[in-house]
Amino acid sequence: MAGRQLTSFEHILLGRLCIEPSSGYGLKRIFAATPMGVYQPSSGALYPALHRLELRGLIQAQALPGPDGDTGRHRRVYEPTQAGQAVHLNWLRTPVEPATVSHDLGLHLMRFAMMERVFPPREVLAFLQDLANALAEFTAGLERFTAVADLGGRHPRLALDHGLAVHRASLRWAEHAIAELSAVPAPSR
Amino acid sequence: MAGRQLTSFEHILLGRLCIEPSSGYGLKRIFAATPMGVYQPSSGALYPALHRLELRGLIQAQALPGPDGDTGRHRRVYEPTQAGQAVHLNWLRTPVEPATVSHDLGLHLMRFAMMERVFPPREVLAFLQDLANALAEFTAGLERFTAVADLGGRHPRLALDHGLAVHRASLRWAEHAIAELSAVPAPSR
DNA sequence: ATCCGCATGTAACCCGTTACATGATTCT
DNA sequence: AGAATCATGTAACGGGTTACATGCGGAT
Repeated sequence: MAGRQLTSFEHILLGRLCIEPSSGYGLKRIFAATPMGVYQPSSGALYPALHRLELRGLIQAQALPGPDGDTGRHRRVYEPTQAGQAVHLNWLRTPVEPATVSHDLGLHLMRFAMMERVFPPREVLAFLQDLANALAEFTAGLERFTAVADLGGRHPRLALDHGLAVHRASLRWAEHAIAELSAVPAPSR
Repeated sequence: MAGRQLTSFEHILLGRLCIEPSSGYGLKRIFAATPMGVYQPSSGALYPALHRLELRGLIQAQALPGPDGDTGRHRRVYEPTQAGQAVHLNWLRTPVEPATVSHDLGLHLMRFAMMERVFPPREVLAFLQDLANALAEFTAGLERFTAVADLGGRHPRLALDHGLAVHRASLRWAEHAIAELSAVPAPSR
């Protein structure tokens, strides 16, 4: 039933549609409004990705029947199917792999942003704790590495220090987020 | 003369060969030894990339003539040509674009690591200052954005805070690196 | 009447991943 | 001898970027 697994990009699109049905162009605008345009999907990436999701039956274009036999041309608003929502929830629940936490950090943040109101605070806090643990493990590994191996001169060493500094910042952020979400559990809507 | 411009990966390979001639497999081992294996190039990426660089005349296989008519099979050690070294130096001198500093941070760090002993301290410090300025601009933009736009709930806000925190850490690192390299200019070899 | 923004799409091109294939050398 | 490692390569596949094409709707 399921072919190869979804791309990160496809997961993000699907997740965004789970938050709010939208057209391809609407998604584009949302990404454009993102601070500083971290990622600006091109039409050649966006529309084929939506078609792939539709082909899998994870999303569907809302029936906006024109008066004629017009098949709803121009302006296709997609919404997730039940299968799509299930896949999305599964994605949100994907465990944090300590081995790839650095590579996947952006994705994890994306998932965290999409967890609001779909997961109870307990589950969100568990996710953040997993993330914090993975980051702690990663930074510990880096520290061990810098203690042993001494590659080249000062510049590589400083570059490593940079990696250490940013991941420590991520770790501190995760701890801060846990504290903040623990203090005032749910805004009760 | 020049086709399309080089990939980041090609630039990194070229830069690594400028530091020390090596075979494809040697490069692979170097990447493997990198802390936590941030990037593990596959054979299908590595060897074609080296061939492309060779085709452009930026690198060449050292003449290791076997006794027979053996064309130096198995174990091709590459070294940069003069043109390759020139391209590499140009790459190192590429200005830091404030608009893309977040996206290119990893690349900038890579370039910084490769600048040691090829640029005088003055030029290295100028690069770090450019980087710091770009990061300051970026974080300022993020702060402005968070002050104005209030997207969704607490999670997106926290995700933005994360971006702010890591880029502030990068900025602090750049300032620290400037201070450290200014204090003891050159190890004099 | 025209130009610009909305909105969707397609094709060429390039590159990376995965997986496999092939020899030579070294280890057991 | 057989296995693991060194070492280089190739083919299928997939997806993203760039660039172009198209049509509608509202603004000047």
